Amino acid sequence: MATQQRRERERAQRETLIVNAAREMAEADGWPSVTIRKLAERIEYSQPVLYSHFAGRGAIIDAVALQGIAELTAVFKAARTAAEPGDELAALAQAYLDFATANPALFEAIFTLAEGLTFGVDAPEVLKAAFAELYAVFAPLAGDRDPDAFTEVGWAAIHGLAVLNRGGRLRPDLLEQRLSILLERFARP
Amino acid sequence: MATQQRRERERAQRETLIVNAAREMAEADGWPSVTIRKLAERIEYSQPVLYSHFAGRGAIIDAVALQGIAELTAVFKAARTAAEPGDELAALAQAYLDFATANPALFEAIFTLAEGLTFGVDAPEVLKAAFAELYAVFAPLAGDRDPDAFTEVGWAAIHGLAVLNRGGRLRPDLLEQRLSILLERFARP
DNA sequence: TCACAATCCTAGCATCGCTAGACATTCGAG
DNA sequence: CTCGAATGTCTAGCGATGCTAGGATTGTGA
Repeated sequence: MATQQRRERERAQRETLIVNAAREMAEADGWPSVTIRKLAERIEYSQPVLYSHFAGRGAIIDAVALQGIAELTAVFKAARTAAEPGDELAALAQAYLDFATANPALFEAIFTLAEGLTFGVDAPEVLKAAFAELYAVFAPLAGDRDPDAFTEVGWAAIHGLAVLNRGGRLRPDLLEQRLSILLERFARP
Repeated sequence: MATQQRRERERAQRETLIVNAAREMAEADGWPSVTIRKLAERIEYSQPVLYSHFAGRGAIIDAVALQGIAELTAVFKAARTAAEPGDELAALAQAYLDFATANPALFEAIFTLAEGLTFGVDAPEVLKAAFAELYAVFAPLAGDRDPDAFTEVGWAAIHGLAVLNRGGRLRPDLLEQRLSILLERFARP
């Protein structure tokens, strides 16, 4: 019947409703205040409904993280394609750091809270696409080194800056100098 | 009275007992399973005793983190002084990554769980000492760049590798190549 | 119309961090 | 030596958490 399809469509709608609500609540008041009860009240359903969509609170965070990774990938691509030739790395790094400061809760979900995401060979397509964007920027700069390893190191450098900066571990007045040093280290062979 | 001093000594002993127990439990079963109740049972006191030493669970984690930073500093110093001249960076990076994999819970406490630690100008002495160790390795390599900023970038690169590796985000078979690329990027002028 | 299936909610369990107030112990002044 | 006061510790409990069992309600298809 067509009713079946409508049901599935409504279910999918409600699922994104949950994910969006969780993300907004986290961005507003932090992840600890994203509780099942408040989330249920927000979407105007009872708590067990959430468990018919997700295995638990952790799975909801994972879903938010996955959505965030997709957005991050889009941001990467936009930065890379909009950059002047030779400035791709600068654009990528800037986009990465901006994303981290603009969406702290989302960033946290992706890199420290998500625990149900699998990596490696059988990772979801979204993850591979995100790394592919990094690869597109770093691989041309790798020279005779392994492009994958080179990408990972470059990624780690940017990510480290983002993480330490988010934790208040770095001097705010050196922000620009850090970025220029980073670029200078990885931009040329 | 001398009783007073004995009391303080016993209190200090019990405080380190708490911190050590928390750390061991976290390293054994992860931080979520370090609950006030289990911690109290472990040290054979009731729960309110813990609150006479620490403001709450978060403060206990902070104490563990602070102790971990002190250890990390010692590891840095040992690696640096034991290294052949010119190999200080390699020794530091190796020590950093080893520390992260050997003490995952401690590492987590330091860099993602601790929230009561203050940084910047009025940071505890332990934190400054830790950064000073990094500075001792990176500053000589800074050339004409700001040595502080250079140190922060180098630290971020190593830290990023540690964090992403801990989250299973990096290819295990590229571990050595990543390290050599990192060194090559920061070791020479 | 009616039996059945899918959907949803109420109510509750175990556990968490944390705290008030009672109890016990030790101290110091008279 | 005595006895109130101060200190230290514990029992019991509060509010809130993630999660789930079982009943009520709705909608479906014969």
